[in-house]
Amino acid sequence: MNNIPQYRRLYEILRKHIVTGVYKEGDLLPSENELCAVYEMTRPTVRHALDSLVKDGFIFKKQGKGSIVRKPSKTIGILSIAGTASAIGVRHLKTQILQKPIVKIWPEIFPFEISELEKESGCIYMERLRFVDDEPVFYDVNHIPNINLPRITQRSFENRSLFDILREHYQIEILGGEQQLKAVKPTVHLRKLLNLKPGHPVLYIERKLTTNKENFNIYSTIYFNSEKHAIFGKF
Amino acid sequence: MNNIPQYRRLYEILRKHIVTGVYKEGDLLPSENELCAVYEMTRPTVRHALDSLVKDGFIFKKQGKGSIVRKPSKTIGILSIAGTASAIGVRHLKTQILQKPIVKIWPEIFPFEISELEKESGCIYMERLRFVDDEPVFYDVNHIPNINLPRITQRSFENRSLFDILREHYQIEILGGEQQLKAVKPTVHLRKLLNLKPGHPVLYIERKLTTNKENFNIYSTIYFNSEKHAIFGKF
DNA sequence: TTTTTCAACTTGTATTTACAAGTTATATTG
DNA sequence: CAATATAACTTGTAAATACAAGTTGAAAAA
Repeated sequence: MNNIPQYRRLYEILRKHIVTGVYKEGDLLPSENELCAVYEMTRPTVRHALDSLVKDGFIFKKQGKGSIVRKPSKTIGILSIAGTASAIGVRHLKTQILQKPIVKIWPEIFPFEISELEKESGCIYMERLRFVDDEPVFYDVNHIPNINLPRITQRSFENRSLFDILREHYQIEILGGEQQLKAVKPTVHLRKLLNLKPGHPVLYIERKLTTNKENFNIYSTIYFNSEKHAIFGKF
Repeated sequence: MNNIPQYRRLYEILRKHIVTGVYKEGDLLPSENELCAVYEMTRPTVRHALDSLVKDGFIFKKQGKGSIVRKPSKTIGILSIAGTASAIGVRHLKTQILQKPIVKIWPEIFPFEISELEKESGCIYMERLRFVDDEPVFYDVNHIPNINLPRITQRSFENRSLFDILREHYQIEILGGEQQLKAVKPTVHLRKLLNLKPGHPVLYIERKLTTNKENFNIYSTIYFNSEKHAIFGKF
Protein backbone atom coordinates (compact mmCIF):
# COMPACT_ATOMS: atom_id res chain seq x y z
CA MET A 1 0.00 0.00 0.00
CA ASN A 2 1.22 3.48 -0.74
CA ASN A 3 2.31 5.11 2.46
CA ILE A 4 1.97 8.79 1.64
CA PRO A 5 -1.51 10.26 1.69
CA GLN A 6 -3.17 11.26 -1.55
CA TYR A 7 -3.44 14.96 -0.76
CA ARG A 8 0.32 14.97 -0.08
CA ARG A 9 0.99 13.25 -3.39
CA LEU A 10 -1.00 15.89 -5.28
CA TYR A 11 0.72 18.64 -3.29
CA GLU A 12 4.16 17.39 -4.33
CA ILE A 13 3.12 17.04 -7.97
CA LEU A 14 1.69 20.55 -8.20
CA ARG A 15 4.57 22.03 -6.21
CA LYS A 16 7.06 20.46 -8.59
CA HIS A 17 5.10 21.76 -11.57
CA ILE A 18 5.20 25.26 -10.12
CA VAL A 19 8.89 25.39 -9.23
CA THR A 20 9.94 23.84 -12.54
CA GLY A 21 7.87 26.37 -14.45
CA VAL A 22 5.12 24.18 -15.88
CA TYR A 23 2.83 26.74 -14.28
CA LYS A 24 4.20 30.25 -14.20
CA GLU A 25 3.37 33.28 -12.13
CA GLY A 26 -0.24 34.33 -12.65
CA ASP A 27 -1.23 31.08 -14.32
CA LEU A 28 -4.40 29.35 -13.24
CA LEU A 29 -4.04 25.81 -11.99
CA PRO A 30 -6.58 23.30 -13.32
CA SER A 31 -9.87 23.70 -11.50
CA GLU A 32 -10.59 21.55 -8.47
CA ASN A 33 -13.01 19.41 -10.42
CA GLU A 34 -10.46 18.86 -13.18
CA LEU A 35 -7.85 17.82 -10.65
CA CYS A 36 -10.38 15.44 -9.13
CA ALA A 37 -10.88 13.81 -12.51
CA VAL A 38 -7.23 13.66 -13.52
CA TYR A 39 -5.84 12.35 -10.24
CA GLU A 40 -8.92 10.37 -9.24
CA MET A 41 -9.54 12.02 -5.90
CA THR A 42 -12.56 13.69 -4.38
CA ARG A 43 -12.83 17.41 -3.97
CA PRO A 44 -12.07 17.62 -0.25
CA THR A 45 -8.83 15.74 -0.91
CA VAL A 46 -7.90 18.06 -3.75
CA ARG A 47 -8.77 21.07 -1.60
CA HIS A 48 -6.56 19.74 1.17
CA ALA A 49 -3.63 19.69 -1.24
CA LEU A 50 -4.42 23.19 -2.51
CA ASP A 51 -4.74 24.48 1.07
CA SER A 52 -1.21 23.27 1.72
CA LEU A 53 0.03 25.08 -1.38
CA VAL A 54 -1.68 28.26 -0.17
CA LYS A 55 -0.11 27.87 3.27
CA ASP A 56 3.35 27.51 1.74
CA GLY A 57 2.86 30.51 -0.49
CA PHE A 58 2.86 28.82 -3.89
CA ILE A 59 -0.65 29.82 -4.90
CA PHE A 60 -3.52 31.98 -3.80
CA LYS A 61 -7.16 31.31 -4.51
CA LYS A 62 -9.94 33.49 -5.65
CA GLN A 63 -13.54 32.47 -5.35
CA GLY A 64 -15.22 32.11 -8.71
CA LYS A 65 -11.89 32.40 -10.48
CA GLY A 66 -9.48 29.67 -9.54
CA SER A 67 -6.10 28.93 -8.02
CA ILE A 68 -3.46 31.37 -9.13
CA VAL A 69 0.28 30.73 -9.06
CA ARG A 70 2.23 33.13 -6.88
CA LYS A 71 5.79 33.95 -7.65
CA PRO A 72 8.10 32.93 -4.85
CA SER A 73 9.60 35.93 -3.13
CA LYS A 74 13.28 36.04 -3.89
CA THR A 75 14.49 38.83 -1.66
CA ILE A 76 13.97 36.99 1.56
CA GLY A 77 15.84 39.50 3.60
CA ILE A 78 17.77 39.39 6.79
CA LEU A 79 14.67 39.49 8.94
CA SER A 80 13.18 36.26 7.82
CA ILE A 81 15.92 33.74 7.26
CA ALA A 82 19.51 33.01 6.33
CA GLY A 83 22.25 35.55 6.46
CA THR A 84 23.08 39.03 5.39
CA ALA A 85 23.99 37.89 1.91
CA SER A 86 20.44 37.19 0.88
CA ALA A 87 19.28 40.48 2.34
CA ILE A 88 21.00 42.55 -0.29
CA GLY A 89 21.58 40.20 -3.15
CA VAL A 90 25.04 38.70 -3.36
CA ARG A 91 26.10 40.73 -6.37
CA HIS A 92 27.04 43.91 -4.57
CA LEU A 93 28.08 42.43 -1.27
CA LYS A 94 31.77 42.09 -0.55
CA THR A 95 33.16 40.62 2.61
CA GLN A 96 36.33 41.43 4.47
CA ILE A 97 37.40 39.16 7.30
CA LEU A 98 38.54 41.15 10.31
CA GLN A 99 39.09 38.08 12.45
CA LYS A 100 39.60 34.72 10.80
CA PRO A 101 37.78 31.84 12.46
CA ILE A 102 39.60 30.85 15.64
CA VAL A 103 38.74 28.48 18.46
CA LYS A 104 37.92 30.25 21.73
CA ILE A 105 36.03 29.63 24.92
CA TRP A 106 32.57 31.15 25.07
CA PRO A 107 32.44 34.65 26.51
CA GLU A 108 31.38 35.01 30.12
CA ILE A 109 28.74 37.57 29.25
CA PHE A 110 26.66 36.36 26.36
CA PRO A 111 23.23 37.60 25.32
CA PHE A 112 21.87 34.08 24.76
CA GLU A 113 21.66 30.97 26.87
CA ILE A 114 23.72 28.14 25.52
CA SER A 115 23.48 24.43 26.20
CA GLU A 116 25.99 22.42 28.22
CA LEU A 117 27.25 20.62 25.12
CA GLU A 118 27.81 23.87 23.28
CA LYS A 119 29.61 25.35 26.25
CA GLU A 120 32.07 22.51 26.82
CA SER A 121 32.90 22.29 23.11
CA GLY A 122 34.16 25.84 22.93
CA CYS A 123 33.31 28.06 20.02
CA ILE A 124 34.53 29.27 16.68
CA TYR A 125 34.81 33.03 16.64
CA MET A 126 34.96 35.34 13.62
CA GLU A 127 34.45 38.98 12.74
CA ARG A 128 33.48 40.32 9.35
CA LEU A 129 32.98 43.65 7.71
CA ARG A 130 30.69 43.67 4.70
CA PHE A 131 30.52 46.22 1.93
CA VAL A 132 27.76 47.30 -0.41
CA ASP A 133 29.04 49.27 -3.38
CA ASP A 134 32.42 49.47 -1.64
CA GLU A 135 31.00 51.18 1.41
CA PRO A 136 30.98 49.43 4.78
CA VAL A 137 27.46 48.52 5.84
CA PHE A 138 27.51 45.45 8.10
CA TYR A 139 29.87 44.60 10.90
CA ASP A 140 29.16 41.22 12.41
CA VAL A 141 30.55 39.12 15.24
CA ASN A 142 29.81 35.42 15.11
CA HIS A 143 29.98 32.55 17.58
CA ILE A 144 29.52 28.98 16.37
CA PRO A 145 29.84 25.90 18.60
CA ASN A 146 33.00 23.91 17.83
CA ILE A 147 31.20 20.64 17.25
CA ASN A 148 32.36 18.41 14.43
CA LEU A 149 33.61 21.10 12.05
CA PRO A 150 36.92 19.72 10.70
CA ARG A 151 39.25 22.25 9.09
CA ILE A 152 36.83 25.12 9.43
CA THR A 153 39.50 27.47 10.76
CA GLN A 154 41.48 26.87 7.57
CA ARG A 155 38.72 27.77 5.17
CA SER A 156 38.50 31.03 3.30
CA PHE A 157 35.42 33.06 4.02
CA GLU A 158 36.31 36.02 1.83
CA ASN A 159 33.27 36.94 -0.26
CA ARG A 160 31.54 33.70 0.59
CA SER A 161 28.42 33.17 2.59
CA LEU A 162 29.05 31.55 5.95
CA PHE A 163 25.80 29.69 5.55
CA ASP A 164 26.69 28.31 2.14
CA ILE A 165 29.89 26.86 3.56
CA LEU A 166 28.12 25.30 6.51
CA ARG A 167 25.50 23.80 4.23
CA GLU A 168 27.83 22.51 1.52
CA HIS A 169 30.67 21.17 3.63
CA TYR A 170 29.02 20.26 6.89
CA GLN A 171 25.38 19.60 5.92
CA ILE A 172 24.16 22.23 8.34
CA GLU A 173 20.87 23.87 7.42
CA ILE A 174 19.31 26.90 9.04
CA LEU A 175 15.81 26.07 10.23
CA GLY A 176 14.82 29.29 11.95
CA GLY A 177 15.83 31.69 14.61
CA GLU A 178 15.07 34.61 16.83
CA GLN A 179 16.46 38.07 17.01
CA GLN A 180 16.31 41.37 18.82
CA LEU A 181 16.71 44.78 17.23
CA LYS A 182 17.63 48.13 18.70
CA ALA A 183 18.81 51.52 17.56
CA VAL A 184 21.98 52.47 19.41
CA LYS A 185 24.71 55.08 19.44
CA PRO A 186 27.88 53.63 17.92
CA THR A 187 31.16 53.39 19.78
CA VAL A 188 34.15 55.23 18.35
CA HIS A 189 35.49 51.93 17.07
CA LEU A 190 32.25 51.20 15.25
CA ARG A 191 32.03 54.69 13.82
CA LYS A 192 35.40 54.24 12.22
CA LEU A 193 34.70 50.74 10.95
CA LEU A 194 31.40 51.66 9.35
CA ASN A 195 32.56 55.11 8.27
CA LEU A 196 29.58 56.74 9.96
CA LYS A 197 28.79 60.44 10.01
CA PRO A 198 29.05 61.97 13.48
CA GLY A 199 25.82 61.57 15.42
CA HIS A 200 24.41 58.91 13.15
CA PRO A 201 22.98 55.87 14.96
CA VAL A 202 23.39 52.22 14.01
CA LEU A 203 20.95 49.36 13.92
CA TYR A 204 21.95 46.66 16.39
CA ILE A 205 20.82 43.06 15.94
CA GLU A 206 21.33 40.06 18.15
CA ARG A 207 20.33 36.78 16.61
CA LYS A 208 20.30 33.12 17.34
CA LEU A 209 19.82 30.75 14.43
CA THR A 210 18.75 27.18 14.99
CA THR A 211 19.91 24.43 12.66
CA ASN A 212 19.10 20.86 11.74
CA LYS A 213 21.80 19.67 14.17
CA GLU A 214 20.76 19.54 17.79
CA ASN A 215 22.72 21.78 20.13
CA PHE A 216 24.15 23.60 17.15
CA ASN A 217 23.03 27.22 17.05
CA ILE A 218 24.71 30.14 15.39
CA TYR A 219 24.96 33.35 17.40
CA SER A 220 25.55 36.66 15.69
CA THR A 221 25.75 40.26 16.71
CA ILE A 222 25.29 42.64 13.80
CA TYR A 223 25.82 46.37 13.52
CA PHE A 224 24.20 47.93 10.49
CA ASN A 225 24.86 51.32 8.95
CA SER A 226 21.41 52.56 7.94
CA GLU A 227 22.47 55.90 6.48
CA LYS A 228 21.96 54.83 2.89
CA HIS A 229 20.39 51.40 3.19
CA ALA A 230 17.54 49.93 5.12
CA ILE A 231 17.08 46.38 6.25
CA PHE A 232 14.31 44.74 4.33
CA GLY A 233 12.10 41.89 5.42
CA LYS A 234 9.20 39.92 4.01
CA PHE A 235 6.91 37.63 5.95
CA MET B 1 -28.97 34.47 8.00
CA ASN B 2 -25.75 34.57 9.93
CA ASN B 3 -23.08 36.02 7.72
CA ILE B 4 -19.93 34.59 9.26
CA PRO B 5 -19.23 30.91 8.65
CA GLN B 6 -19.48 28.43 11.49
CA TYR B 7 -15.82 27.37 11.44
CA ARG B 8 -14.92 31.04 11.77
CA ARG B 9 -17.22 31.43 14.75
CA LEU B 10 -15.60 28.50 16.53
CA TYR B 11 -12.15 29.81 15.65
CA GLU B 12 -12.92 33.14 17.31
CA ILE B 13 -14.36 31.48 20.40
CA LEU B 14 -11.39 29.18 20.92
CA ARG B 15 -8.90 31.90 20.09
CA LYS B 16 -10.46 34.16 22.70
CA HIS B 17 -10.41 31.36 25.24
CA ILE B 18 -6.71 30.83 24.62
CA VAL B 19 -5.61 34.46 24.77
CA THR B 20 -7.70 35.15 27.86
CA GLY B 21 -6.22 32.17 29.63
CA VAL B 22 -9.23 29.85 29.82
CA TYR B 23 -6.86 27.36 28.23
CA LYS B 24 -3.23 27.75 29.22
CA GLU B 25 -0.01 26.57 27.67
CA GLY B 26 0.09 22.81 27.39
CA ASP B 27 -3.63 22.39 28.06
CA LEU B 28 -5.62 20.09 25.85
CA LEU B 29 -8.57 21.60 24.07
CA PRO B 30 -11.79 19.60 24.16
CA SER B 31 -11.62 16.78 21.65
CA GLU B 32 -13.00 17.31 18.18
CA ASN B 33 -16.04 15.19 18.95
CA GLU B 34 -16.74 17.14 22.14
CA LEU B 35 -16.53 20.41 20.20
CA CYS B 36 -18.93 18.96 17.63
CA ALA B 37 -21.44 18.20 20.37
CA VAL B 38 -21.06 21.48 22.25
CA TYR B 39 -21.21 23.81 19.27
CA GLU B 40 -23.47 21.63 17.12
CA MET B 41 -21.21 21.31 14.13
CA THR B 42 -19.86 18.34 12.22
CA ARG B 43 -16.28 17.22 12.51
CA PRO B 44 -15.03 18.65 9.20
CA THR B 45 -16.25 22.06 10.33
CA VAL B 46 -14.58 21.73 13.73
CA ARG B 47 -11.38 20.57 12.06
CA HIS B 48 -11.46 23.57 9.75
CA ALA B 49 -11.52 25.85 12.80
CA LEU B 50 -8.70 23.91 14.48
CA ASP B 51 -6.64 24.01 11.28
CA SER B 52 -6.87 27.79 11.34
CA LEU B 53 -5.70 27.84 14.96
CA VAL B 54 -2.74 25.64 14.02
CA LYS B 55 -1.91 27.90 11.11
CA ASP B 56 -1.92 30.95 13.38
CA GLY B 57 0.25 29.24 15.96
CA PHE B 58 -2.21 29.00 18.83
CA ILE B 59 -2.25 25.23 19.08
CA PHE B 60 -0.51 22.19 17.71
CA LYS B 61 -2.08 18.79 17.28
CA LYS B 62 -0.87 15.35 18.06
CA GLN B 63 -2.51 12.31 16.63
CA GLY B 64 -4.07 10.15 19.29
CA LYS B 65 -3.54 12.82 21.91
CA GLY B 66 -5.39 16.00 21.10
CA SER B 67 -5.02 19.70 20.39
CA ILE B 68 -2.45 21.32 22.65
CA VAL B 69 -2.31 25.04 23.46
CA ARG B 70 0.85 26.82 22.39
CA LYS B 71 0.33 30.40 23.37
CA PRO B 72 3.14 31.90 25.45
CA SER B 73 6.04 30.29 23.61
CA LYS B 74 4.94 31.93 20.43
CA THR B 75 5.30 35.62 21.20
CA ILE B 76 5.22 36.22 17.51
CA GLY B 77 6.71 39.65 17.58
CA ILE B 78 6.43 42.63 15.38
CA LEU B 79 8.87 41.31 12.81
CA SER B 80 6.93 38.31 11.71
CA ILE B 81 3.25 39.08 11.66
CA ALA B 82 0.33 40.96 13.15
CA GLY B 83 0.72 44.14 15.09
CA THR B 84 2.65 45.65 17.87
CA ALA B 85 0.30 44.17 20.44
CA SER B 86 1.53 40.65 19.93
CA ALA B 87 5.14 41.83 20.02
CA ILE B 88 5.05 42.56 23.72
CA GLY B 89 2.10 40.60 25.03
CA VAL B 90 -1.10 42.52 25.43
CA ARG B 91 -0.94 42.61 29.22
CA HIS B 92 1.48 45.50 29.53
CA LEU B 93 0.61 47.40 26.40
CA LYS B 94 -1.58 50.47 26.68
CA THR B 95 -2.66 52.54 23.75
CA GLN B 96 -3.36 56.23 23.53
CA ILE B 97 -4.98 57.56 20.39
CA LEU B 98 -3.30 60.76 19.23
CA GLN B 99 -5.43 61.02 16.12
CA LYS B 100 -8.75 59.21 15.97
CA PRO B 101 -9.46 57.49 12.67
CA ILE B 102 -10.46 60.10 10.11
CA VAL B 103 -11.05 59.93 6.39
CA LYS B 104 -8.36 61.69 4.35
CA ILE B 105 -6.90 61.64 0.89
CA TRP B 106 -3.66 59.72 0.51
CA PRO B 107 -0.52 61.77 1.03
CA GLU B 108 1.33 62.95 -2.07
CA ILE B 109 4.59 61.54 -0.82
CA PHE B 110 4.14 58.01 0.34
CA PRO B 111 6.82 55.38 0.84
CA PHE B 112 4.76 52.65 -0.83
CA GLU B 113 3.03 52.27 -4.16
CA ILE B 114 -0.72 52.03 -3.85
CA SER B 115 -3.27 50.71 -6.32
CA GLU B 116 -5.75 52.82 -8.24
CA LEU B 117 -8.68 51.47 -6.22
CA GLU B 118 -6.95 52.26 -2.95
CA LYS B 119 -6.10 55.74 -4.15
CA GLU B 120 -9.56 56.74 -5.31
CA SER B 121 -11.19 55.37 -2.14
CA GLY B 122 -9.23 57.69 0.12
CA CYS B 123 -7.77 56.44 3.34
CA ILE B 124 -8.43 56.14 7.03
CA TYR B 125 -5.70 57.84 8.99
CA MET B 126 -4.82 57.36 12.62
CA GLU B 127 -1.95 57.98 15.00
CA ARG B 128 -1.27 56.08 18.17
CA LEU B 129 1.15 56.20 21.05
CA ARG B 130 1.66 52.92 22.85
CA PHE B 131 2.96 52.42 26.35
CA VAL B 132 4.76 49.55 28.02
CA ASP B 133 4.71 49.82 31.81
CA ASP B 134 3.37 53.34 31.41
CA GLU B 135 6.33 54.52 29.40
CA PRO B 136 5.93 55.51 25.75
CA VAL B 137 7.55 53.00 23.44
CA PHE B 138 5.78 52.97 20.07
CA TYR B 139 4.52 55.86 18.02
CA ASP B 140 2.76 54.72 14.89
CA VAL B 141 1.09 56.38 11.92
CA ASN B 142 -1.36 54.26 9.98
CA HIS B 143 -3.03 54.50 6.59
CA ILE B 144 -5.81 52.09 5.71
CA PRO B 145 -7.79 52.22 2.45
CA ASN B 146 -11.34 53.42 3.00
CA ILE B 147 -12.99 50.44 1.34
CA ASN B 148 -16.11 48.97 2.88
CA LEU B 149 -15.41 49.75 6.53
CA PRO B 150 -18.74 51.00 7.87
CA ARG B 151 -18.61 52.97 11.11
CA ILE B 152 -14.88 52.47 11.58
CA THR B 153 -14.30 56.13 12.40
CA GLN B 154 -16.75 55.78 15.26
CA ARG B 155 -15.08 52.82 16.91
CA SER B 156 -12.93 53.05 20.00
CA PHE B 157 -9.37 51.93 19.52
CA GLU B 158 -8.20 52.69 23.05
CA ASN B 159 -6.27 49.71 24.36
CA ARG B 160 -7.53 47.53 21.55
CA SER B 161 -5.60 45.98 18.75
CA LEU B 162 -6.33 47.50 15.38
CA PHE B 163 -5.94 44.07 13.87
CA ASP B 164 -8.41 42.45 16.24
CA ILE B 165 -11.03 45.00 15.27
CA LEU B 166 -10.41 44.50 11.56
CA ARG B 167 -10.56 40.75 11.98
CA GLU B 168 -13.65 40.57 14.18
CA HIS B 169 -15.82 43.24 12.60
CA TYR B 170 -14.68 43.29 8.99
CA GLN B 171 -13.29 39.77 8.43
CA ILE B 172 -9.94 41.19 7.39
CA GLU B 173 -6.96 38.92 7.96
CA ILE B 174 -3.32 39.80 7.73
CA LEU B 175 -1.63 37.41 5.32
CA GLY B 176 1.87 38.82 5.23
CA GLY B 177 3.82 41.90 4.53
CA GLU B 178 7.10 43.62 3.96
CA GLN B 179 9.02 46.14 5.94
CA GLN B 180 12.12 48.25 6.09
CA LEU B 181 14.07 49.12 9.21
CA LYS B 182 16.48 51.91 9.96
CA ALA B 183 18.08 53.58 12.93
CA VAL B 184 17.46 57.33 12.78
CA LYS B 185 17.89 60.46 14.84
CA PRO B 186 14.52 61.52 16.25
CA THR B 187 12.93 64.87 15.54
CA VAL B 188 12.21 67.16 18.45
CA HIS B 189 8.55 66.20 18.24
CA LEU B 190 9.39 62.51 18.44
CA ARG B 191 11.80 63.00 21.29
CA LYS B 192 9.05 64.60 23.32
CA LEU B 193 6.44 62.02 22.40
CA LEU B 194 8.63 59.05 23.25
CA ASN B 195 10.31 60.77 26.19
CA LEU B 196 13.75 60.02 24.78
CA LYS B 197 17.04 60.94 26.39
CA PRO B 198 19.01 63.52 24.39
CA GLY B 199 21.10 61.89 21.71
CA HIS B 200 19.26 58.59 21.82
CA PRO B 201 18.27 57.20 18.42
CA VAL B 202 14.98 55.57 17.45
CA LEU B 203 14.19 52.51 15.41
CA TYR B 204 12.22 53.45 12.31
CA ILE B 205 10.00 50.93 10.56
CA GLU B 206 7.98 51.23 7.39
CA ARG B 207 5.64 48.37 6.72
CA LYS B 208 3.02 47.26 4.30
CA LEU B 209 0.72 44.46 5.38
CA THR B 210 -1.26 42.51 2.84
CA THR B 211 -4.67 41.08 3.72
CA ASN B 212 -7.17 38.56 2.45
CA LYS B 213 -9.05 41.38 0.70
CA GLU B 214 -7.64 42.40 -2.62
CA ASN B 215 -6.43 45.98 -2.88
CA PHE B 216 -6.60 46.25 0.87
CA ASN B 217 -3.20 46.81 2.42
CA ILE B 218 -2.34 48.41 5.71
CA TYR B 219 0.49 50.91 5.70
CA SER B 220 2.25 51.81 8.92
CA THR B 221 5.17 53.94 9.93
CA ILE B 222 6.47 53.05 13.36
CA TYR B 223 8.94 54.81 15.61
CA PHE B 224 10.26 52.67 18.40
CA ASN B 225 12.04 53.75 21.57
CA SER B 226 14.74 51.12 22.05
CA GLU B 227 16.26 52.53 25.21
CA LYS B 228 14.77 49.89 27.47
CA HIS B 229 13.13 47.47 25.07
CA ALA B 230 14.17 45.69 21.95
CA ILE B 231 12.03 44.49 19.10
CA PHE B 232 11.84 40.75 19.07
CA GLY B 233 11.25 38.48 16.13
CA LYS B 234 11.02 34.76 15.49
CA PHE B 235 11.17 33.08 12.12
C1' DT C 1 4.51 -7.49 41.10
C1' DT C 2 5.54 -6.86 36.40
C1' DT C 3 4.42 -7.40 31.75
C1' DT C 4 1.23 -7.82 28.07
C1' DT C 5 -3.06 -7.21 25.84
C1' DC C 6 -6.84 -4.68 24.61
C1' DA C 7 -10.65 -1.51 24.65
C1' DA C 8 -11.70 3.19 24.47
C1' DC C 9 -10.31 7.13 23.50
C1' DT C 10 -7.77 10.70 20.36
C1' DT C 11 -6.63 12.84 15.52
C1' DG C 12 -5.75 11.65 10.28
C1' DT C 13 -7.50 10.54 5.78
C1' DA C 14 -11.13 10.01 2.52
C1' DT C 15 -15.78 9.60 0.14
C1' DT C 16 -20.20 11.45 -1.24
C1' DT C 17 -23.46 14.92 -1.57
C1' DA C 18 -25.54 19.56 -1.53
C1' DC C 19 -25.98 24.24 -1.97
C1' DA C 20 -24.03 29.21 -1.66
C1' DA C 21 -21.42 32.76 -3.76
C1' DG C 22 -18.19 34.97 -6.95
C1' DT C 23 -16.59 35.31 -12.09
C1' DT C 24 -16.97 35.36 -16.98
C1' DA C 25 -18.41 34.95 -21.54
C1' DT C 26 -22.36 34.58 -24.30
C1' DA C 27 -26.98 35.41 -25.66
C1' DT C 28 -30.78 38.42 -25.24
C1' DT C 29 -33.07 42.69 -25.03
C1' DG C 30 -33.62 47.62 -25.35
C1' DC D 1 -24.61 49.23 -30.74
C1' DA D 2 -24.82 49.12 -25.74
C1' DA D 3 -26.76 47.48 -21.61
C1' DT D 4 -28.64 43.55 -19.28
C1' DA D 5 -29.77 38.96 -18.12
C1' DT D 6 -28.32 34.32 -17.90
C1' DA D 7 -25.93 29.99 -18.12
C1' DA D 8 -21.88 27.73 -17.10
C1' DC D 9 -18.20 27.82 -14.98
C1' DT D 10 -15.20 28.67 -10.58
C1' DT D 11 -14.20 28.26 -5.27
C1' DG D 12 -16.51 28.37 -0.34
C1' DT D 13 -19.14 26.16 3.28
C1' DA D 14 -21.25 22.25 5.36
C1' DA D 15 -23.39 17.72 6.44
C1' DA D 16 -23.14 12.62 7.30
C1' DT D 17 -20.25 8.72 7.25
C1' DA D 18 -16.31 5.40 7.40
C1' DC D 19 -12.11 3.54 8.57
C1' DA D 20 -6.92 4.12 9.68
C1' DA D 21 -3.52 5.18 13.04
C1' DG D 22 -1.52 6.93 17.31
C1' DT D 23 -2.15 7.23 22.64
C1' DT D 24 -3.48 5.83 27.11
C1' DG D 25 -4.97 3.51 31.00
C1' DA D 26 -7.17 -0.45 32.83
C1' DA D 27 -7.86 -5.34 32.78
C1' DA D 28 -5.76 -9.78 32.13
C1' DA D 29 -1.87 -12.80 32.12
C1' DA D 30 2.78 -14.02 33.37
